[in-house]
Amino acid sequence: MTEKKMTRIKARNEAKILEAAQKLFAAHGFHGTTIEKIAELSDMSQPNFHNYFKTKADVYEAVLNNTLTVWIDPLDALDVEADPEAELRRYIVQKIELARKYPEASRIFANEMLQGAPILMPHLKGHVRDKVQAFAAVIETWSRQGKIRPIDPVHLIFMIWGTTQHYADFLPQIRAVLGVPRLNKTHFDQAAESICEIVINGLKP
Amino acid sequence: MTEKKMTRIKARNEAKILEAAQKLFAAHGFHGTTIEKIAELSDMSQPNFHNYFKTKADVYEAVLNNTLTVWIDPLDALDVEADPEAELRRYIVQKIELARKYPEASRIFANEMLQGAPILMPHLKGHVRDKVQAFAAVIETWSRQGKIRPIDPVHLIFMIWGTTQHYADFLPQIRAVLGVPRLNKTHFDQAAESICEIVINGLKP
DNA sequence: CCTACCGATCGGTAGG
DNA sequence: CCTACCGATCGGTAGG
Repeated sequence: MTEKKMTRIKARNEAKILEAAQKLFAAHGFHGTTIEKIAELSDMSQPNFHNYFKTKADVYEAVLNNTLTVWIDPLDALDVEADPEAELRRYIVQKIELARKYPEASRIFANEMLQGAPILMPHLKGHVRDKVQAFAAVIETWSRQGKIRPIDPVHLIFMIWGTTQHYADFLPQIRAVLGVPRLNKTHFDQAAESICEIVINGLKP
Repeated sequence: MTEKKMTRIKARNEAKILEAAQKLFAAHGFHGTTIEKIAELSDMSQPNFHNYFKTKADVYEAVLNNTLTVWIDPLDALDVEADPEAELRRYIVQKIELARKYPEASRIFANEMLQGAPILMPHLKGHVRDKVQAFAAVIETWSRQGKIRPIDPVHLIFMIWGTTQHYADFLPQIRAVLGVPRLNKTHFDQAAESICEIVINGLKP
């Protein structure tokens, strides 16, 4: 009844919409998702949806921004002072954990890439590029110090990203090939272990 | 006028539709593509489209099948008698070449995966799974012979697929990070070289 | 005069 | 291969 209570309800409903929209956009893409479905999954009428987001594009952009905070931000730069093997292992394990815990975030990101990244392009040229360059600088330092063999650091990060995200984005294929109805933590741990082994061994001087 | 001429026109128009549809499905997905757009890009009226394909789902399925023939079939099994290093290099180079030459096929495949592979699932459980098991058998033989270090062969193939397809499916991100307007053959060759180096080195006993 | 929300329906466009 | 047109459903908004 009070202003505070209404604000609380508003915040709660907005969160429900974002969660529902993330699920639907991840599974069906932007065009395959209807406002009616988002509203339904958020336990509200479709007209009421428009009290929270004016258009479908608005909620998509909001979901995309949410996605970035769970998908890109947790990936700290490598610590140049630390042991390369341990650092790379930490990074790969972290990425596989993200693919396991937040496959929907990964798929929304993948969908946006397949569309040509119309919304995320500025972010890619800015924040993401900076992250890659920080990563590359550490790798190159390790190379100069003779701790790892010389390698193109940018392609190395593409390799780690491509391989780890594969377990979220291509899940149906992985399930079919492994012959399991769903992947459990053990499967992801085995994936991380296999990736770590090849990458870390492959980088040994 | 003759039956043969009509057949020729029909075949040519069908090919034009498939090419146009592949482009549009790759860029916008199934729901983001309209029959009107496909017809327009095929230089024909929208009603005429329906002389060649009854529904949008029909042409999508046809495109998907075309995609498989350029995307999966060229990947021969590894030759167990040959040198592991040379064989793996050949396989990786071949996959990167596919990503470079047929990025649209890769994106259509990726889109289908993101949707949960509703159409391709039987194919994944059959043909694709068989290919992976043939691949895995060769890898395991090499391991037993001490030619490469023991590794989970299925995760190795996911690694190669994930990494190489990344260059087609996440092209906007790769362009942004590299700071180039488009990727030329040299970029793809560098990618292949980096992947080969890490994988082949990572598998050395 | 504000909010949160409903049932009903708007103008346009989709696949067929 | 065209014009004309359908049942339905889309995103977004009206009044109460």
